[in-house]
Amino acid sequence: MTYRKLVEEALEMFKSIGIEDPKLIPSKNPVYGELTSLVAFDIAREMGGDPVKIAEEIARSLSGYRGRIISSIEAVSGYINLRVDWFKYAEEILKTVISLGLDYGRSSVGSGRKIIIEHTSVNPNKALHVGHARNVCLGDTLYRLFSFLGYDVTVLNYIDDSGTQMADIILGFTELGYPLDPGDGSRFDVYCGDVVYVEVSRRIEEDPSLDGKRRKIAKLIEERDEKYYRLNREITEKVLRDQLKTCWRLGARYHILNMESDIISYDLWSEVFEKLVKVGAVYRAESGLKAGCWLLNLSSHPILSREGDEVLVKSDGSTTYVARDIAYGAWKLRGTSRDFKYKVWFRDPWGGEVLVTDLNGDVEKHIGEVEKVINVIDIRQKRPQEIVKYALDLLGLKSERYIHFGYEVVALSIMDAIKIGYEPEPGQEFVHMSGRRGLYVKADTLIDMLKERVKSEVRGKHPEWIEEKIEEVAEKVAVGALRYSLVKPDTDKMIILNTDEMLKLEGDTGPYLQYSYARACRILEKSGLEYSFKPPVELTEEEKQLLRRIAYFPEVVEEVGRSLIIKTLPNYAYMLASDFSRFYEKVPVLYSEDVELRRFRVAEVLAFKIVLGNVLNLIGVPLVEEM
RNA sequence: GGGCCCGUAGCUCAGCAUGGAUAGAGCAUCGGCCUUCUAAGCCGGGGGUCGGGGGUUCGAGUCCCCCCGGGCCCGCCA
Repeated sequence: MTYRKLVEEALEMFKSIGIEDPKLIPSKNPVYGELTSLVAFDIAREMGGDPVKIAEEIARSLSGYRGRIISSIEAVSGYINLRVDWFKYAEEILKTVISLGLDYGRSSVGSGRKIIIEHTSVNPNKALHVGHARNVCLGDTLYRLFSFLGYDVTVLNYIDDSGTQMADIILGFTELGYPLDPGDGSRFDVYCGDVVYVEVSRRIEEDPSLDGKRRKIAKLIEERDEKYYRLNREITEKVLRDQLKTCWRLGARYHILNMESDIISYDLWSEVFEKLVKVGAVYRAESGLKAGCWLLNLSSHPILSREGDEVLVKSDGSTTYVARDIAYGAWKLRGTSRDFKYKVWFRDPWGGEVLVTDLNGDVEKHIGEVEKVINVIDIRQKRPQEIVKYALDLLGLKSERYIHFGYEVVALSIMDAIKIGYEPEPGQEFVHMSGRRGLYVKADTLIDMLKERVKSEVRGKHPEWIEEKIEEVAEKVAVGALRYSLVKPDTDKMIILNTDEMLKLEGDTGPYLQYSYARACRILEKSGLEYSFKPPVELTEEEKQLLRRIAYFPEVVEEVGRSLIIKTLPNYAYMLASDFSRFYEKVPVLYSEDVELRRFRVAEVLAFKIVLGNVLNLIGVPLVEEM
C-alpha cells in the first residue's frame, strides 16, 4: 500500500529522534506537502513552550534524515510539513495499484474471522419500497465491505412470515374474495402489497369485526393449522421470490433466509426463556394491567428502566416480537443448543446457493463463532434492539458483538405524496411511507423511472446503439443512481424522496461516477494498454492530486470497516472521480507528445480505473464501460 | 414526562467519530469552454453570525453544558 508506506517511513523518521506518536495527518493543502505532523502542539501543551519553535527544532533535527520517499521537512507556524519525492512516490503508487488490481485496498484484517449481517427483512406481504431499498443498499454495502476486508460474511434475511401483516392478506384471500392470481399478469408481491394489503387494511378499519377474524387467522398460522399454515407458507414464498428479484436487481446477495415461523417451530425460545428464568431476568406479573405476562426485568438498566419492563410472553402464552428476536439473537451468537436445518431454495443470479430454513431440510450449515452480528434495521427500532442486546447480555452472551446498525427512514416529499393521492396538512413538508395506507414509491418503480430517463439520454448520445445495448446500460446507470443516492447520505438523516430531484443525472450522482469510469475506459481502449511506471521529471498538480487520492484508498476502506460510517465510501468515490475529471480536462494522455509521458499517463488512467472500479464495487454501483 | 437523532450557502448535503492552517461540493443562478482521449464534463462569479448562548483549549463547524427549532421512540403490534 502506498500512503501507508509513506506514513510508515515518516513514523520511522520521527522514531529516530525519539518521537513515538507524531500525530500525522494528510496535509490539508498541497502547498503544505503530503504529510503533516501536529506533534509540536502536543509537546508544547505537555512540556510548555512555543509550538512554533518546537516544530522548527524538530524539523531541524530531522533535516539530516535520508528517506526513500520523503524529500523535505519544513516547519511552518507549528506544523511540520513533509514533502515527498514525487518521482519515486508516483512510481510506487502506480506499481502497487496496477499489480494488485482488484485486490488493491483489500485487506486481510478479517481473515479467519466471521461476521453475520442481517438486512432487508421486509414483511413478505408486499413489494419493496424505496425505504426498504435503503436498508438493502446499506446492508449489501456492509457485506461487500467486510468481504473486501477479508471476513467470512454470512448474510441473513429475516422473513417475518407470522405477523399480523401476513394475516391481513390471508384474510383477503380466504374471506374477502381476492383471487390468488392477480389475473392481469402483475407481479405477485406488487399485487399483494398494492391491492390486497391496502384494500384489506382499509376494510378492517371500516369494519372492526374483521379485526377479530384477522386475529384468529394469525393464531391459526402460528399453531400450524393445516390449511392456513400451508397457504401462508405458499404466499410467503411467492412474495419472497418476487421481492428477491428487486433485491438482486439492486445487486444484493443473501445466503440464508430465516423464516420466523421456523424460529417458532424450532422452539429456540423455550431454551432461551429457561435461561432467562434461571438468571432471574424475567418474572411473571401476578396482578395489574400485565397480569399473566412474563416480563423482562429492566430495572437495573440505566435508561430502559424508565419506561418499565418489557413483555416477552403474553398472557395467552404467545411470544412477543422482542422475545422472538432475543431467541434469534441468541442463535446468532451461538447461545442456543439447537440449530436450523435448511434446504437449498435456489441459486441467485451470481450462482450462489440461497438457503431457507426448513424443518425437514437436508442441509446443515453451522455459521460458528462470529466477531460481529450487524443488524440493519431502521432507527425506529432502536429501543427494542437495545432490549434484545440487554437480554443477550443477561444470558451471558457477548452482547457487545450484537450491533444494531440503525438508519433513518425514507419519507415522501409532499410533491410526490400528492402525486399518489395524499392530501397534505398546511405547512407539511414530508409524509412517512406507509404500506398499509398505500403511501410509498416502490423501489422498482423508481428504478424504472430512472431507466427511462437514462434511455432517452443514451439514445440522444448514441443514436447508432442497438436497443439491447441501450437497455443494458440504462439498467446499470439507473441502479447506480439509486444505490448511490441511498448510500451517500448520513444514516442519521432522513431521506425525503423527491423523484424530480432524483431523476437528475448530473453532479454528485452515481452516473457521474460511472461516466468518469467510462471515460477512463475509452482512453485505455485506445491506448493499446501500453503503460510504464516511469514518471516524468515534473508532474502536473492534477496528476499529483489524482495519485494522492488513489494512494489513500486502503485507508478509507479500513476506516469504514472500523467506523461503519458507510457514506465515507461514496464520498471518496466522488472525490476520486472529480480528481479524474480535472485530470481529464487538463492532462492530455493519448495526445501527449512524448511516448514515455504518454505511457506513464496511461498507467495513471489505468490505476484510476482500478480504484474507482473497486470502490464502486463496494457500494454496489455497477461499472459501465461505455455510456 | 423520559430517551435518542437532526440543525453548515436560496435548496440538498460533505466536513464532526480521531479538534489544527483561508469552512467544501452538488442543484439553482450569472458568465466562459466541444474540428483534441465521451460536454452525464470542466473553469470562473455571486451567495456562510457553521441554529443561539456559555465553557474547555495555544486553536472549536468538530469536544462539554444550557437553550431554541424540527423529527423519531416509549403497545399483551411487528
